Amino acid sequence: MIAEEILPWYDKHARELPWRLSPRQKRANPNVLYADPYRVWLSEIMLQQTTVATVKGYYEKFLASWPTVNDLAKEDLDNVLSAWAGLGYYARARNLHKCAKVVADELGGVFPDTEEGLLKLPGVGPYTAAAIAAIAYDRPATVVDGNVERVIARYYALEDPLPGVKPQMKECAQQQTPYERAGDYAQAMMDLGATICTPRSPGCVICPIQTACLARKSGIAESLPKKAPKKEKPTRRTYAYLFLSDERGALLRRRPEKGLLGGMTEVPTGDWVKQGDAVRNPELDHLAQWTELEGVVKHTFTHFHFEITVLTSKISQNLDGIAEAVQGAWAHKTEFSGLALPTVMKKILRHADYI
DNA sequence: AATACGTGGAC
DNA sequence: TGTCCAAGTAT
Repeated sequence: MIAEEILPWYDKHARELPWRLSPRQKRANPNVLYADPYRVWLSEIMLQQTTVATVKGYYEKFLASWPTVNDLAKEDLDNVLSAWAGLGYYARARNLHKCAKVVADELGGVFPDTEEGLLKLPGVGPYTAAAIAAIAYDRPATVVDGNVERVIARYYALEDPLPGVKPQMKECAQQQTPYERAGDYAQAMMDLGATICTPRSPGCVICPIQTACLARKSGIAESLPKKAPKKEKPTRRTYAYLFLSDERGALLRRRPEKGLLGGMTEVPTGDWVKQGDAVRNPELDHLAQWTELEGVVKHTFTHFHFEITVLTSKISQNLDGIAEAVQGAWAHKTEFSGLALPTVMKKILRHADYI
């Protein structure tokens, strides 16, 4: 069994993380057995497809701004999106806020303490439900994230490729899940995957579960888990129209509620063409006199490359009429920190030397 | 089942 | 520079 080897290792080597009650802390505070479910939930949502290093700062900021789920539930969505700006996968922030409202308004501010109950919450899928159940409530839930998949694939030498092999991985992981210390075990597995059983150059020689690891025995650890080949990313192109006023700043607007960068703030752009050169937008063109900046802003999203040619125009008249025409609002650069500006939009503003 | 959905760091 | 990858979820 993995647990017998990995729990003693975790007791010695657990990383100190802002959202984690370390084994040492647990011993020091025997009355506080498990972590605050709100903090576990907040950290787990942030950690979805996002590195620990990136999450730390955001987590501290959120916890300072909204110490409880009730505080978060009362906040305006736009302020949550602003605090989330730069972290990516913005549906997480929209679901985070929606979930906080559900917990505050319908569940008395208390998170469900079962996988089944947690799974019903917006933004909480199989991984996160299991993680909260295990870490916050010490329930013997089987936590399977990318780390656990890698550890299990190697431990059992599962050579079939992802994602097809996932059910088999889940089954193997389930076999290993202990009834005692399930929260520590889950975190130990993830720590092991993050620090020793890494994608490249795994540290098999110092691994606490090396003895029974079949992939290590066969010398194929680094090649597992196998993955289906990736598809090539297409390149989309557009023009960004940066209206600038000496008095009132830049003209920005809110993106549609759903989809890419949903609800976030943007510089107005033309269509994002899926093939060929960017196309000018006649309706935006005729609102001002445009200067095309040198170079192109490049940004890569999950499933496409993006190239933006930036146009700027100095506006001194009819500021409100233009704002109305683009369904936007003027914002001083001093106010940008309070806006929900995603990284790609900051790149555009930076390219125009405006931030 | 397959695709949409961000970003920054490592190599 | 390009590719891979990170504590996945929703549809």
